[in-house]
Amino acid sequence: MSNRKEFSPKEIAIFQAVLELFREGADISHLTVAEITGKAGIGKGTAYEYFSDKDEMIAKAIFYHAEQFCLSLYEQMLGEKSVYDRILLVLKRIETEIAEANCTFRLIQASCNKTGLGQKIQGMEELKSVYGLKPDEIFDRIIGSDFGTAVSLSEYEQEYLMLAIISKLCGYGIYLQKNMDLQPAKKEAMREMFCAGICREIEDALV
Amino acid sequence: MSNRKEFSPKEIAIFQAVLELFREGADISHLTVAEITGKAGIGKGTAYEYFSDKDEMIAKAIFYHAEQFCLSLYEQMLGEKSVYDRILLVLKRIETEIAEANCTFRLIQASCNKTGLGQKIQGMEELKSVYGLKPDEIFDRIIGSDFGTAVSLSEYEQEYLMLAIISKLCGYGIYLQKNMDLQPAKKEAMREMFCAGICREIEDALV
Amino acid sequence: MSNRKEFSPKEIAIFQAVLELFREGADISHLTVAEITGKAGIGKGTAYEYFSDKDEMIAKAIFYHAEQFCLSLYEQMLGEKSVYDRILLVLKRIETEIAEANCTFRLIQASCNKTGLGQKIQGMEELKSVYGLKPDEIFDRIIGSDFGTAVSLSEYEQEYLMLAIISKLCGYGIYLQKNMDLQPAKKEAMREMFCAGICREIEDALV
Amino acid sequence: MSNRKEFSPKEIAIFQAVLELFREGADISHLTVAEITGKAGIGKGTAYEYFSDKDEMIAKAIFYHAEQFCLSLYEQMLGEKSVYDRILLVLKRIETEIAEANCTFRLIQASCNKTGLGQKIQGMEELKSVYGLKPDEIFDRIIGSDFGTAVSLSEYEQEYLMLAIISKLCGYGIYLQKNMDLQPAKKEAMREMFCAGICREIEDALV
DNA sequence: GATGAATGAGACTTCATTCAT
DNA sequence: AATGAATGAAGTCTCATTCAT
Repeated sequence: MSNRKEFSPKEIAIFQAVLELFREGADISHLTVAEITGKAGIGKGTAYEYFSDKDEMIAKAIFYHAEQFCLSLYEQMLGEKSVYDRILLVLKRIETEIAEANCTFRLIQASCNKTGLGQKIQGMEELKSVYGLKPDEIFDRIIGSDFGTAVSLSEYEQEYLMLAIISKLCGYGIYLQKNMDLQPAKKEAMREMFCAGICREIEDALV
Repeated sequence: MSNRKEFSPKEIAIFQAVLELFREGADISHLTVAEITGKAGIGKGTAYEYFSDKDEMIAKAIFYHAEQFCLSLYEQMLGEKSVYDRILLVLKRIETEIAEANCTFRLIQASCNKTGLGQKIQGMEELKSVYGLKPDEIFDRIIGSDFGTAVSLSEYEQEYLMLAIISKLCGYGIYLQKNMDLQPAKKEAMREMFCAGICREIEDALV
Repeated sequence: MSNRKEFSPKEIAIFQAVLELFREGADISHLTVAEITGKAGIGKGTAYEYFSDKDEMIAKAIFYHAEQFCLSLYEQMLGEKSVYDRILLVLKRIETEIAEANCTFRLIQASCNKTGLGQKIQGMEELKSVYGLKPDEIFDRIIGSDFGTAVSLSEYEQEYLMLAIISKLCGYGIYLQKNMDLQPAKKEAMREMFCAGICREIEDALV
Repeated sequence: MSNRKEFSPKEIAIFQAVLELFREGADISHLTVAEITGKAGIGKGTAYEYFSDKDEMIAKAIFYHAEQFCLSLYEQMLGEKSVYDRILLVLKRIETEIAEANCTFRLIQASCNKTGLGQKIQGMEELKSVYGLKPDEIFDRIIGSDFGTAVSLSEYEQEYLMLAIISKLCGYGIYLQKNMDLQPAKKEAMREMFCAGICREIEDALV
């Protein structure tokens, strides 16, 4: 984490502008440079001093946000003891994340394309390591630290478990996405069922 | 299913052109009318005789393909007796689907946007019913017919079960998407783990 | 009038369609062939059997209407004795004309352009003679028959008188055009002032 | 007149390009953005930095020219003492105006349409006031200042007088328009007859 | 003779990117 | 270093006209 890249104020202004536009409901493939720099309060030309491309602005903004999200999630998680509570926390954070900028979801979306942006994101492996921690390492640390080494899972089994957990997390995310105006009671019920489901997933794997 | 909408040859040419472009890796928000009509072998203006705008071309093409996918999946499924084999079939079909146009995934993506296209798709409820069967009805028929009425699940439990299954299916899809050049052996192992996982999901729900 | 061109039913259908569209408020430079033939109830291709051009359809339609207008005005005028009453009649007919299709005004407008349509109209001198009577001959016959030969006006004076009268008629037309929702009382007052003005014009010329 | 809107060089380049195209005989509803910006010597996109759409370019160009025309006419008029001489001046200016871009006439034409452009012009009341003087105020100042208050005309009579004068001015304009290659002698004769006619109009009203 | 499906030239407009200041 | 005016390629959509049926 020591080799973490520091961003200049202008870069961060761009990142926050992109996020703010997401929060306002902008669609990722319709963001314009003018909107971004306008919101960031800097000149259009200036942005090109720091980024080679519009796609780079967006891609880095998404990563920046994802990193912030993960780091703060990790810290928060230290307060939770049981796996159940940790997962519940993750689900709650997903809720606010979805309700706000929904950046993670956009990241998944965008990274599945062969668009300029998609390629940019996929080609950002360097970036990930620049962050000091790859997202899945963070994830591993959070969820996996309890059992990762405790039980001997084959490589395949480990990979499957990770996928199964991520699937459920994403499933909950998509569900929220599609049901923005969910009643609190129902949301809570669903959250608990998903949480229990993920725990069962882990238990099944460890037996 | 008798009131199924018939499409004219030009419409189908457009649908297939869109699909073909997807297969070639085009991104949904970067398709151009010129590309589509060029690939379809018709004039640009002709497309506008059949569709009101570009978004409609793409949205209907995706639905058309999804319908074809579901119908053929349903037919194929009749040959499989056990739930396990049915799910295995679905997973295999997802594999070819992903390897080809990956239309279903794009549908999910696009429908989560606030883009013109996203709204177009979301406003297509009528279309779904025109197809005789809504996608989730098809799904229900395939997976759910065995237990849907047999055991009494609460509304929430039913909904969760559906989401859990879809999550795993999507999870497998995304995994494939991200690992296009997977070795057959590993793919098969993963497929079986996902299949077992889904079955366990069902069993857990029914206990 | 014996060499008057007869139009086929299809041609007349086109003429009436154009007029109907004008009545509905269509703008001359935004009429489409599809609209015209649709309203006329004939095929798009059929129209091109009778007219070489869209512009020809519109130009001939306007002339056709103008001719009808003038002929019927001429007939109606036979019932009026005094010059004053005749001019009053013309003004009243202008009122309904403006309220309806406003064809004459469009004719003036269009013929002042160098558009395809404008040139078409300007190049239609042959057409005018086909009609048996040029518009200004009709006009002459209506207004001028009383004094045209009675008093000796120089060529210039005759031309000026004609222009002065037409100017006032057009002036009244434009006034109505710009004040579509005029109160009847005011309209009547204006009509009478214009009528008196035109009569004074004639008197002045004859003194 | 001190709060007069200043236009940037690019805006003026557009205005002059539109005018130049009019001079070359272009039709108002067939001007293209490419033509305008080409003639103006600027990029197509640049025009959209200053105007929201094509109609605005044309509408403002016409107003700009009309304003220039009126202001310079007003100044010139200060040198003429009698009403007769003033009107003669107006007629002469109309001659050059017609011979050149014929902008005023196009303004009248365009503003009578229900086209986008027509509505744009009709919705430009604010613009007119920005100019410091509305066209009819200028007109009033020029022609009317002599008698406007001197004699008591009813509202209707005032309105009619204004219309009668404008009709004759327009009548002269249309006459010139239709007879572009008039011999100087005849033009002069006509001009004087029109001038006398307008003066008579005024005298008649004041009796 | 009648038709209307098919066409493609061409219109408007957007917006990522550059570069002179 | 910062800017934003200028640009033009590229995209969507319209519509007059043709031609096979």
